[in-house]
Amino acid sequence: MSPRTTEQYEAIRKERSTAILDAALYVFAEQGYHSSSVAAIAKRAGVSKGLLYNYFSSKEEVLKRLMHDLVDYALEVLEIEHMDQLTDERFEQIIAKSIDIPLQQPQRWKLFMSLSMQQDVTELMLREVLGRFAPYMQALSTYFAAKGYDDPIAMMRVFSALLDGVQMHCLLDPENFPAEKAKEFLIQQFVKQ
Amino acid sequence: MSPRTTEQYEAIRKERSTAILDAALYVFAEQGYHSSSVAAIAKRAGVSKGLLYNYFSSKEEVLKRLMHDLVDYALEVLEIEHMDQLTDERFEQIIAKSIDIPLQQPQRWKLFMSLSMQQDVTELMLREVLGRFAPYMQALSTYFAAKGYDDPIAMMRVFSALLDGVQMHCLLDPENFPAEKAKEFLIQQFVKQ
Amino acid sequence: MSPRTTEQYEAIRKERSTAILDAALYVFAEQGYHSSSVAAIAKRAGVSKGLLYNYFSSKEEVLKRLMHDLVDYALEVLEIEHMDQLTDERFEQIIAKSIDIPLQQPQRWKLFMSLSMQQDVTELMLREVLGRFAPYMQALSTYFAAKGYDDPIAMMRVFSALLDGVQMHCLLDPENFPAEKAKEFLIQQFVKQ
Amino acid sequence: MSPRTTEQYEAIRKERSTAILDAALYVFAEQGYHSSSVAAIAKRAGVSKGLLYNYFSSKEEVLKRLMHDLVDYALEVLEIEHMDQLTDERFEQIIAKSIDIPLQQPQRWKLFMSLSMQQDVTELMLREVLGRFAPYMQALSTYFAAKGYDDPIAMMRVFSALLDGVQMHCLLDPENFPAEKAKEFLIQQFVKQ
DNA sequence: AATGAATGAGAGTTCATTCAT
DNA sequence: AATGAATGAACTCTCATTCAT
Repeated sequence: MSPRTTEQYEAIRKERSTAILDAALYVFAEQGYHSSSVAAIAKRAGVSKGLLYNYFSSKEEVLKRLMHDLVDYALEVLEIEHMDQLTDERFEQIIAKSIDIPLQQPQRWKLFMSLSMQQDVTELMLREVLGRFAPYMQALSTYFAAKGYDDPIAMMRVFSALLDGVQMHCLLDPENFPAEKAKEFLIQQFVKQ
Repeated sequence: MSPRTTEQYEAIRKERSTAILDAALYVFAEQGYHSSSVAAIAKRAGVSKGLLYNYFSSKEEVLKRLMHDLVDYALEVLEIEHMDQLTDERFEQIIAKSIDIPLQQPQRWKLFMSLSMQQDVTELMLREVLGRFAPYMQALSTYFAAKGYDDPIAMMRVFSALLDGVQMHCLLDPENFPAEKAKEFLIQQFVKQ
Repeated sequence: MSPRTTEQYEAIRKERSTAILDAALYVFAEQGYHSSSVAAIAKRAGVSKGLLYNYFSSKEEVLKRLMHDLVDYALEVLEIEHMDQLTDERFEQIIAKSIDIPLQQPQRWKLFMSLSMQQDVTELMLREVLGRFAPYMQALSTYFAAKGYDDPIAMMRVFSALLDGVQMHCLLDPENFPAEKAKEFLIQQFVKQ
Repeated sequence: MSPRTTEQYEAIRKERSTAILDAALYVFAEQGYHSSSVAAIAKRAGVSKGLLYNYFSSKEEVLKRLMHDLVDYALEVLEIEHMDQLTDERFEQIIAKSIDIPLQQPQRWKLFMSLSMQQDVTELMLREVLGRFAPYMQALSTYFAAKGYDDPIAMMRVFSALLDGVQMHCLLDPENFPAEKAKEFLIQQFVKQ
């Protein structure tokens, strides 16, 4: 019935969709979400404005997809499903990865951080993101409890804050920030204590 | 009606200017810089749009003034001029203040942080802000050198990152974040080591 | 697969064409001509947008065909060719049918009425429609002349207006409007006078 | 305080507001609501698109104001407040006015009628309009009851339908439609019966 | 005959900024 | 010093139509 096969159509959609998301990531990261125009995204993706709306129902939807994919990736890399009982070794890995991953895709993470701080955007995604990271937080708390901290939840929050600070500075100045030193410090303080 | 004296005029200017800046801070913090309209700022300040342009040449200028004043305040509170030789006691104070000050003016600092992460805004203010904080960074490096760290500059950067992380989390969730615990941790690790 | 015969092709064309017109009628009646999208019509007809343009050269053409078919139907039901000399009985029938037919296909007639009142659409179809109804108007005039009215053409126009009013109200509120009462009234006034 | 007095500002607003409504009426009546662009309205009103939004929050709001004002006018002219007990004389006046008023402002009424038939627009305004005409309908029912009709409400509805039909035809072809004849007919049938 | 990806013109709307008063 | 009416460019989004397949 179809002049193009379903596979062909799917391939086209996949390709264009990716092109648009890549372009959006670049533009959002460069100018911030609100300052970015759909026209700029479409232009960079090499498609018409109209086509973008064939793939995403709104500018906001593009953002949501971007964030969703990013969280997917982060959770996957952190191997969140194997976190029941964190060994010291696994915990070290988590610290290392938490710092290295953002550096491998700096744009994505810069966007993520910048959006996390923007009042209006925050509420759009925070609930979802936090929800999906909950098991991770839980695992950290359990780990700190096992380590004998008297308030493991507070410790987990402090640790998260410190890690976020390191990630942020890594992203803001990847060339000069002493990422390795920061890793060492965190491992020293929290694993080898 | 008698003509106003120069002093009266200046008093009016000061008052209006402050009203506009306060309003702008509120609106920016609430909706983000780009989503805030000049009309909304003027309305909240109780002045006309036209008058706003009498005091500030553009929306961007309002933002710049806001940031500038904020940095002024921060540097003043940190007593940056008395930082030649940091004692342990002074360093402890700095940590404590760095965490408490943002909490006292959460709007201002939230805005500041959110803007710091926005590529386009960043470049407007980063150079200025960093320049003015340079002596502070310098003092920290000196302190860490005196403490015997082998790479005091790297240490200073790690410390700044950690502190920023704590500040960020304090602002995002002031009610639940264990700010005291975080203070203790930093003091323990960096002062009492 | 054997090649299809000409008959089969024609059957397909007829079927698809009808499906599209039915869908268009539904969508136009639901949302109005201008607010209806070709995509919505195609979707409801179960065909692709592209195919629709294979059958109709434009959205406007779909509308024209719809109207044309409707007028065909109305004239057929009114048996316009047997109107040379209207008897009272035939006239009564005409009144009854004029009210009953719209009620049997309310969507079609609602669309028709709504479009009749829209300046831009009007000019597209009015000329054609009026032309085809001219014999009907003529027959009514003759009937009124035979009845002894001193200005039978004016009477015909008044009568048409009244009948249109009744049709309109029937369509706008089919559940509550006293259609039978209206029929009776018209027959009483114009036939039994 | 103000460089222009409040009166001056109000005069300006009144004038522009009227200009926009007049332009909108013309354009809506000419092309229908949905086919009319805000740009066209603004252009005809001799103002910028932006200014239109300074006076009306949306295109729909312009329409609503137009309709609201029209209903106000109609009710005022029909002197709806003096309808408790309709005399034959008053009833005759109502018929005459119902036909004459639309003819004095044909654009407004054409727009009104055309919109009444448009599914999507209908629901926006019908409730309000019908509500405000309810006392009028009530008064007619009472009148027909007093005249001895056995189903005065049905009679009222038939009468309304007939009157609407006459109004519609008057508006569609004001030059040729025998408005006087129609008036006479209605008066003859309903008043002098 | 049939698909749906792709386009581009134009829709409604917003808003920083200007300016006559 | 102060107003708010006015602008115009840019915004997000829609949709009739085309076309490679």
